[in-house]
Amino acid sequence: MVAPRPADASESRAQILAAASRLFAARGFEATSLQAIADELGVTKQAVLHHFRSKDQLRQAVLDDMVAHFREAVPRLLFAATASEDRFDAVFGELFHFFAQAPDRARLLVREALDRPAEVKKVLRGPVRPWVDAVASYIRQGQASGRHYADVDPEAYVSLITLFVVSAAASAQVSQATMPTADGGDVRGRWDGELHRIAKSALFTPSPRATPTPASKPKPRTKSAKQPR
Amino acid sequence: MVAPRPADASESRAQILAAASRLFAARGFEATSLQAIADELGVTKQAVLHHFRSKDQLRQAVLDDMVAHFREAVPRLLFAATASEDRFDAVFGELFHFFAQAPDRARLLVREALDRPAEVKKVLRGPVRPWVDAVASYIRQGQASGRHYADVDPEAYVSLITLFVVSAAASAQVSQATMPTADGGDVRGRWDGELHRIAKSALFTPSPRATPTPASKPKPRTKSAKQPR
DNA sequence: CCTACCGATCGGTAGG
DNA sequence: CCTACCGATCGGTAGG
Repeated sequence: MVAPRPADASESRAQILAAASRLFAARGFEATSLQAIADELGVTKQAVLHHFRSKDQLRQAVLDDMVAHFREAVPRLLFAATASEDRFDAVFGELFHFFAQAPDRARLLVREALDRPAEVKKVLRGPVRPWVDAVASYIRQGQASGRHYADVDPEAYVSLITLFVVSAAASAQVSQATMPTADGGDVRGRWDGELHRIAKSALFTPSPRATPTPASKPKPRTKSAKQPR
Repeated sequence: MVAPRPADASESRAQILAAASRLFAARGFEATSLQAIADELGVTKQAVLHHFRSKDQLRQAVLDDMVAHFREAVPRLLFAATASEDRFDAVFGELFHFFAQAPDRARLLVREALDRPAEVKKVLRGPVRPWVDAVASYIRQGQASGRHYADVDPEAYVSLITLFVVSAAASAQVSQATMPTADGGDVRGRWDGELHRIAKSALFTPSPRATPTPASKPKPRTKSAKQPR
């Protein structure tokens, strides 16, 4: 697991950030020593401290890095809402994909929310509020046209669904253990499919017109969330 | 915050468990020293180690204690399902109440799920699987009578809603920060109400008969979850 | 970036 | 002999 020699300082920084993200997500901040991060990269503890003045500064950089990734992804997430034929499936799929394909992101976010709620609130306000507001305004349009339930609280709905996707990705291994496995079925697929179904059917009115009722529509599987970079 | 002299050994054990639960939930296991737990109670670290052979055994006792509380509560939760006029509101209210009135339980559970997924899976299988199975069978009855959507995956639905309630309780402070507060509204109430609405409207078909459609029914507020011991 | 270290504090155990 | 602890200190390791 030893990485090749870093060519320059920024590459070293990036490697340290990646290793720290992985270890903080898996074990937590307090349980991860600087030595463990250094060992992962085949360097010394002091090499890590050359790039980040303290362990706390490294923690902050890891959180900022994750938020930056989300900020980058927001335009793509919102583009999905405008371009796709089925807006809901596109946006939900992008959001789900963002955390499900990198569960460490979800775990890190949950850990930081528990350890440092004030800090996380501060860094989330920036990129998440615009995301919530944009999707909420789409929902209001849908409410005006009768496609969505009138009593949906748009901001609360988007915030909660985002929390659900993060939580499901972070704790998939444990939470799925509460489901029966004896029938040899695809637990992961049932889990993801039901999450998608809950989010959708809590939003869409079962209109007898164009949109098929959620109950009669086969649920799109996780595969549909995949896409090229 | 110093507790009175413990009268006997079991009382000391209970006080240590309570203090450790609080600190593990708030800061995490690694970030909590035995000294911090002892300080909280006004005793020495060695007094703590007299009652629990090691810090790891204390961790296990704290987790077992929380699971025991849930196991105790399950009959009441299931009784709510059989006795109440509105089964869903009663069961959801009891589940919500169990975690919302003691957010440390939720935080501890999430932390342990991240730190020790295998252990948590093991201790959850006991009391949570019966709970999931029992509620799932109620859902199947509702599906047979057309009250619930036919494409609900009962076990996945119950597992996910339980996860959502735990996650919402554990991270309420942070997650609610993604909602606007400028209008001076009751953010907590909107949040809890929308969580309840999502869970309900993803389950109930908008029947034109007895059950009112989710969209036309005023959402029961959090107050409804409260009840005497 | 490494070798060589520091003040402190960690979980756990000694005898009484 | 038991319980419920105490003051002191063990060998290692933390961040810096």
